[in-house]
Amino acid sequence: MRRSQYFLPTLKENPAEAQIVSHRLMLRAGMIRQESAGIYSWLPLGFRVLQRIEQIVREEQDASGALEVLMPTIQSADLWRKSGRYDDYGAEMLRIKDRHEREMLYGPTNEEMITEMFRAGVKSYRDVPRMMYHIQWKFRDEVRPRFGVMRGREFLMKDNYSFDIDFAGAKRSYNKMFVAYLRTFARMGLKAIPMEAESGPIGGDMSHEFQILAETGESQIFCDKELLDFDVLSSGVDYDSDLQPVVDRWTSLYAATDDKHDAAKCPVPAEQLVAARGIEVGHIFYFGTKYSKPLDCVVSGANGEQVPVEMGSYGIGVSRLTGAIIEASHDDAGIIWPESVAPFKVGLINLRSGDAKCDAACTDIYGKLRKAGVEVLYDDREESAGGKFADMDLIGLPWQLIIGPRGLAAGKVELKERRTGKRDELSAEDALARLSKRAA
RNA sequence: CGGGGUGUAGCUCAGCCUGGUAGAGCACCGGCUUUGGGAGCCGGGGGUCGGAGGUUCGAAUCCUCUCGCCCCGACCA
Repeated sequence: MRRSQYFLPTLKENPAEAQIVSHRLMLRAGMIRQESAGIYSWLPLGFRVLQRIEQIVREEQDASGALEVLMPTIQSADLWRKSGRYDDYGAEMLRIKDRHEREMLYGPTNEEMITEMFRAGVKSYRDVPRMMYHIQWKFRDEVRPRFGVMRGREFLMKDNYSFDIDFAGAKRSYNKMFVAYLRTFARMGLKAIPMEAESGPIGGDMSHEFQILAETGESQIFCDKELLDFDVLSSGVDYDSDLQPVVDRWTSLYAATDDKHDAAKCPVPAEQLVAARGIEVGHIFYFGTKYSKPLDCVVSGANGEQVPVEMGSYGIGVSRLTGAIIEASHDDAGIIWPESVAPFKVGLINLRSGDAKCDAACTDIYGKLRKAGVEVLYDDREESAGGKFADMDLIGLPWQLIIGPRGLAAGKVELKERRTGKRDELSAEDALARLSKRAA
């Protein structure tokens, strides 16, 4: 993509309304535009990142055996009356009426709908286990939206729902999501720590929230230092195998948010304890028959008896992750995208657009990079060098390929790694080879 | 939902207290000179001062109502 043909309205100054770093950087980098409180448009650069994140989430859900569906954003009030949540949910639910005065709502979540969907399509214990998920926009009319896409009213969420015949099955489904979540966040370059969360009347250890570490996180968290060294990506996962040992390993070590943490009772010695800030990016629940009973979602058991299915739900804040990744990965100059979610892999900077040699060299390598399947944003504008550098640092592409008259005279281009700031002068061919080699 | 703040050009903000018909920097357009970390000079375009009422000869400025947005707290992917 040529920058001169792109829509990338970057800002030099910080917008007044943005207080936290990810919000400021998303606005400055031309990723989003606020339309109302807690409601955003995604501009081309931001949308690319959102889609990258969504795709990683999707791939890991699919790998776990979950089936992707798509449910509507608008739901009928009747459905929610059956579960009793229409009255319980309160003002956070956006209620609307259609032209026939039928009561509708913009879905804040989909337990009711998917339970109905599942009920209508299955009859027997042979039809379970199943997991179905979708990635869809939700609306929760928060009293106080803030922090940009981290806490919006409209947000993109992956919500998965599991259906099992008994608790043992539900636990297996829960474990699959537990592991899938660890892998999902790790692929985005995030260190996610599962933490025991309030699980309501069910009790036990069947609700975990996944907190990623970021200095500017909303909640204070504490965990055993050893957790930070766990690597969930290096070994493949067989989702048909017993995942309990993996879950046990992660849950055996101490991890708690500040409302659960008690320094006096903490089992981890001070030198082994990490105190950090966290952002909740995922939450998994087991809730048994809470919805299957009122919605009559039953299957025939092996002996012909009617059994309400055991369910769980598993959410990932996809749009929130965009902000969360920035919170976890930025510096004073701007965003530092992990390569897995970067909107482009390479930013090609022509230091002197209009100069015949520079233009020719840039056009040449731009074409070759694209041919090699490397996603590149080519800044071909007639801007000052400083402006291009600053803009490229701001939008945070992992690699900057810098071509100017000084280097070209020596037959060299410059390759800069955004994360480290490390620069290498090398030939255009070598730069091309290095960037192509890393392409996925 | 309690508490606080704010709304003037695309962005950051001044002007308001003490009413006299709207400004700066950046951005944008044209020209010339520049060009390795947000260039310089010259010229130019752009604002119903959030909205509605009111007071006044006259309102961005004073009064009333209203809407939007932001921050702190209690809740959430």
